[in-house]
Amino acid sequence: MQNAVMTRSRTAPRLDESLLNNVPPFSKLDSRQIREILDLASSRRYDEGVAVFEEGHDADRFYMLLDGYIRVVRITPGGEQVIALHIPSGQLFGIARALGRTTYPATAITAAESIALSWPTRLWDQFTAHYDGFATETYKTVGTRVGEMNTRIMEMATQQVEQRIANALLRLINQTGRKVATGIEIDFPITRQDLSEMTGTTLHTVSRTLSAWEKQGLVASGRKRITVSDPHQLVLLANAAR
Amino acid sequence: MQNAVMTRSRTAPRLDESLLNNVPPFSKLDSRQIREILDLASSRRYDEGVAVFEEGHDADRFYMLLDGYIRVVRITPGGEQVIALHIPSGQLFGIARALGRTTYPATAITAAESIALSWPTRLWDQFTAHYDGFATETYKTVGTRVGEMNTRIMEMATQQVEQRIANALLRLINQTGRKVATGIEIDFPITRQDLSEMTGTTLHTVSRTLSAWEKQGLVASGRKRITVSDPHQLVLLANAAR
DNA sequence: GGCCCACCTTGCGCTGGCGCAACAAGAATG
DNA sequence: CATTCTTGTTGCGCCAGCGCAAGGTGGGCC
Repeated sequence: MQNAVMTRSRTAPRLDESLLNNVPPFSKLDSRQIREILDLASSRRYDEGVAVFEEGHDADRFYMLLDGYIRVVRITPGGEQVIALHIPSGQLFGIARALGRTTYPATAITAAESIALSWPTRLWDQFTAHYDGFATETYKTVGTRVGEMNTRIMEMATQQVEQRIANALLRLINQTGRKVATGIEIDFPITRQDLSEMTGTTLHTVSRTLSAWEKQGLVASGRKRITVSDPHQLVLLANAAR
Repeated sequence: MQNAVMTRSRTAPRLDESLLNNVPPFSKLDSRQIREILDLASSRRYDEGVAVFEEGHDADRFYMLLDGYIRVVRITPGGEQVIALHIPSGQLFGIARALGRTTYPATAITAAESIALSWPTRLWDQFTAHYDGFATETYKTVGTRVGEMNTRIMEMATQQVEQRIANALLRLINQTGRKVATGIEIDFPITRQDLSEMTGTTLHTVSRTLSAWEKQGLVASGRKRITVSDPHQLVLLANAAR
C-alpha cells in the first residue's frame, strides 16, 4: 500500500518559512523559531489512499498536513471501516501525545494526494514548552475534534439516516468545500461507500438518498464527486424534526 | 433543580490530604503541594439528579469528583437527551480548559449523591505549570475519554441494538461495578431510559432486551438497579457477529 | 394506609432502512 | 478497443426496532 515516491527534506532544498506562517499552532512564532521548527521537520508526499500511520502502532512521529486531505478511520473486529474524522490541510494530526497516548488511536489515510511535515514525537514536549501558543492551539484542535465526535454521537443516536447524510455533507462542504459555478464541491474524491462509513449506513441507502436529492436539484454528483447546489435546503433537511 | 444543601470548604474544617493522595493527577505530588491545592479548593455535596454545570455556560471552574457518579449529557434541539459519558469518582471533570474551550461542551448531572472539589479555572495554568504530572495525567484522562467516544461511534455505526446495550452494560460494570453475591451490580441508580440514551435506542427496546436477558439468567434487574450475573455470556453477545 | 407518581413491562402493527441481486457506466489496463 | 475493475443505480422483499397503547408495580408522601 505504501508508495515508493517520497522525499525527505534532509536531502531536499530548505523548506520555505511561509509554509507555517499562518498555521494556528505556529502563528505566534517569529521567523527564527519557525526556521528551527522547519529544520527539524521531514516533508513527504503521499499518494491518494495511502496510510500515513496505522492504529495501534507506536506513535513515533506527529504530523502537520500541508496539502491534501486525511481520513481518520477505525476498523471493527469484523473488518468494517468507520470514518471518524476528515482533516483538512493546515492542521496537526497523529498527535497521540496530546492525548497522553503512546500509540495511534486510529489509522490516517490520505483522501487525496497529500503533503505533510512530520517530527519525531520526542520533540513534542520541547515544542509545547518552548513555543508560545503551540500547546494552547493544539489543545484547541483537540477540543474541536472532541466536539465534532460528540456531535456525531448525538446525530447517530437521534437522527434518521437522511438527516445524518445531510449533516455529513454539510460538514464536508464547510471544512473542505470549494466554490464552483453550480454550487460548492467537496474538494477530494469521495464515494458513496465513504459517505456510508461516515454516517453508519450502507452505500445503497446513500446512493438512493443522493439520487433523490439530485432529482430535487439539491446536489449534483458523479463518480467520486459531489457538488451541493442548494446548501440552504440541505440545512433544512438536516434539522427537520422527525 | 439545584439543591439548597451545600457546604463550602472555606467555612468547613480543612480537607484531609488523603483525599487526593492516590488520585492520578495528584499522585506524584508531596504533602505540601497537596495541602496548597486543597486550600484553594471548594468542596460541595450534590443531591442526585442535580446539574453541576451546564452546556454552553462559562467554564469558570473545574472539578474533581470525590464520591458519587457524574453523567455527561447533551440535549438535542428537539429536546432529546444523549448521555455521552459516565464519570466515576477520582476523576477530573469540567476541564474545558484542557480542550482549549472557554465554555462547557456538555452538561454534568449527578447520577447519584456526589461530592466534588472545584477550583476556579484561572488556576488551571498554574496547576499544569507547577505540579508535576498534573498536565500529563489530565491529558491521559482526555485521551481515555476520546477513545471511549470513538468506540461508541464505531458501535453505533456497526452494531445492532442488542450488542450496543451489552457493550454499554459491560462498560458500566467495568467502570462502576460493585461485586455482590449474585454478580456485579451497577453502583448507582440507572433507568431503562438512561440506558436507551446511552445506546441511541428507546426505553421500550431496552426493557424488552433486559427482560429477555433476565429470563436467560444473564442479568437481574429491578427498579433503577441492574446486576450482571453472567458477564462472560454478555461479552459473547457484545461481540457476536451480525 | 392509601394515593400518586415514577418506573417498568408487554402486545401489536408499521415502516425505515438493510440485504440481495442484477445491471449500468466510467476509468484503467494492456 | 476489448477487457476488467471500480463505482454507482435501482427494484424487491424482509425484519429489527420503533411508536403507540394499555396495564402493572414499587416507593415515597400526606
